[in-house]
Amino acid sequence: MAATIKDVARACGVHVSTVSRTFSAPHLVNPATRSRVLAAADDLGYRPNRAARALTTGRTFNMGLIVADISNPFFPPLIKAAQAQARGRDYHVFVADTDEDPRVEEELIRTLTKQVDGVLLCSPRLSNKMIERLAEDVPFVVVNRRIKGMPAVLMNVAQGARLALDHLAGLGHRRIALVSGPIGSWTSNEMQGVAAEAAGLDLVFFGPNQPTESGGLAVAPEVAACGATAVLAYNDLVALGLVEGLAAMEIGVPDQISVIGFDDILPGRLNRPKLTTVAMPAVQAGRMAVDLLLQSGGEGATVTLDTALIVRESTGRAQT
Amino acid sequence: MAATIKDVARACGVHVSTVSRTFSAPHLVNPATRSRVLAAADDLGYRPNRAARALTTGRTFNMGLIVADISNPFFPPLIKAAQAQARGRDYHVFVADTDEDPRVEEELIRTLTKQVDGVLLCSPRLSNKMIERLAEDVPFVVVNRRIKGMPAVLMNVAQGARLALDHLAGLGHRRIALVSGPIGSWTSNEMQGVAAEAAGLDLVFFGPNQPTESGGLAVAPEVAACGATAVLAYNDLVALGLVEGLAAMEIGVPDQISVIGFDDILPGRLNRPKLTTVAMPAVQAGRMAVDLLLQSGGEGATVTLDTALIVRESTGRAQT
DNA sequence: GAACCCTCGGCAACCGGTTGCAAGAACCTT
DNA sequence: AAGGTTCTTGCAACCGGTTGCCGAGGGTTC
Repeated sequence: MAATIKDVARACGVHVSTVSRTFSAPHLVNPATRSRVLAAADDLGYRPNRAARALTTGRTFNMGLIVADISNPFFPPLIKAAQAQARGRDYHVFVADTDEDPRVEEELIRTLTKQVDGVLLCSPRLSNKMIERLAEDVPFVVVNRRIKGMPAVLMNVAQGARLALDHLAGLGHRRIALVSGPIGSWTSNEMQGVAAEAAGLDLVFFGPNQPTESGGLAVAPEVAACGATAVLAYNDLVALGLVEGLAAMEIGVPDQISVIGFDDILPGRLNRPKLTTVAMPAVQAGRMAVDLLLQSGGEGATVTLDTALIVRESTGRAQT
Repeated sequence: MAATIKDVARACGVHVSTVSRTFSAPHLVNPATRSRVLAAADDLGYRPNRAARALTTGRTFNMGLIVADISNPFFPPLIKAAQAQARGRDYHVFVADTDEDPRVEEELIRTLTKQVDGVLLCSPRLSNKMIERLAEDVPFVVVNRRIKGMPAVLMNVAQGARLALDHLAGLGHRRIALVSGPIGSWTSNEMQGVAAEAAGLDLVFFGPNQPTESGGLAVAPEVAACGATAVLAYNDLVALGLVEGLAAMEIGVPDQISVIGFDDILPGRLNRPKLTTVAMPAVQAGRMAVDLLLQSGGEGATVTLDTALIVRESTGRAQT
């Protein structure tokens, strides 16, 4: 039904190769011929079939974007930004959700491999070894994880965690709960790394946890019981869950316990109390990941984006 | 680099067509041969190239999913569900965001046409005429809009709006503000349609508005000034914006004004006051849209999903 | 006016599969 | 034992483009 290169060729009496060149190597065809071809193509509504083109060129102009959980509010802005940036470069994006399951992640990458020029892996749950293995078949850019020799977009979680801890220390908090995320999460490790060096603070670790509101809800009792006056949560969802869980136990935030999240997602901004959080540059990360994928000659360039502490209403002076 | 059908054929001494059939028509090949082929394929890590296959079969096993704004919290659950359902059917999903711009939407559909078997259009902003025209080139399933003869997944907005108005009426509200969404939004029209028939109520319309928090924030003053004691908002984001805008004017929700949203998104659930809302079955819609696209022989089956009023904390008795 | 160089467009092979056709083998029938 | 089935497999064309190679034609140069 749709017009092919042959139809165009026939319509203006030239060989298909001339039509092909009109689009992929315009300088090789006579301006007069070219405009005839263009006119015919336009007339027939011809659009080159990208899949067919990919067959010979090896470039699909597609990319994959794999995230652990699309409905985690952290990802949509990143997805949106990546997708927009890709479109600007004439690329289309397959978006897939792994449900936080490494096996799904692997299978997804495998089936995607042939039809994309590269894959953006956001907060992957696969092991480094597996990722390195898969990288032999398709270029990756990893977001939120450091893997040696692999292009990555990192957010400076350590810096953010430090800012958060400093902020809490400045408010007089000494005993602070650290509510981590899922096993294998790079972000979680970074946070713990910073925490381990934090001098003069008394840190209590809780984890692993689901990186969701219910994860926060679930640990709230333990956190309340441990005697901490402040919590640094894996992300805003967990933080919101904590706030809710604490509220259910009649523990006020920030009056009795201060809570800091990570990400700066919309629900945190709208919440009462508005959540103090370490803002992650998700939009920038999405754009950057696309750029890295497309420009990288395969080199493992790593970009680290700054984070920022946004003090809102969920943190206050330590209760004495 | 990656193994092709030829490599497999060579590896086990059969013709490529036999390998091809082993995968696409297993009953046509001798069980003994088949297992040899499968062994060799497995050994070489062979995976059929879907793009190449699509060239002859005409089926790409890809679909497009076009939404107005990925970062609107209404969409991620829908996207996630659609994507999961598609994966279960061995389909991959291109997700694209139009930034609420009809021209982007059109261009996106055009470039996607050749590489997908169908497109899911969520809350499209294009005109009916244009959608019908584009439908000649690629099958559509439209979500949240009724277009004659085209498969659609609708959510029963009218029913939801009625429930919401009844609820408000039951609480003694008489003068109610209706804060609509963008021009051309089917949902908005449905709401207004219901409102128009609402007997005994005094309705004030505001619109069009951005379907976002800032849209709600922006109309808050007008709404406050119009004397309504309750608001029915286009969606939860607008409702949240309204609540915030009203709060800035020291107007309490629900004490002075009741607010109802649409969608039932996460931020609404986490908000204080927790938002009363008409829940939209986004997850179900995502799944259903995929099913409709894949099973439809092109017929315009239409599915209407029920909505439900979820009464939480943002509505209360009318102030007298 | 012959030798030379460019530009332009056709030819055909190829990318990785799929599929209609036909031929050979094995198995039945009668 | 001849003729007919049913299976299984190979052959080759085709899907929609891309691209290296070659030759025709026009323009230059000496």
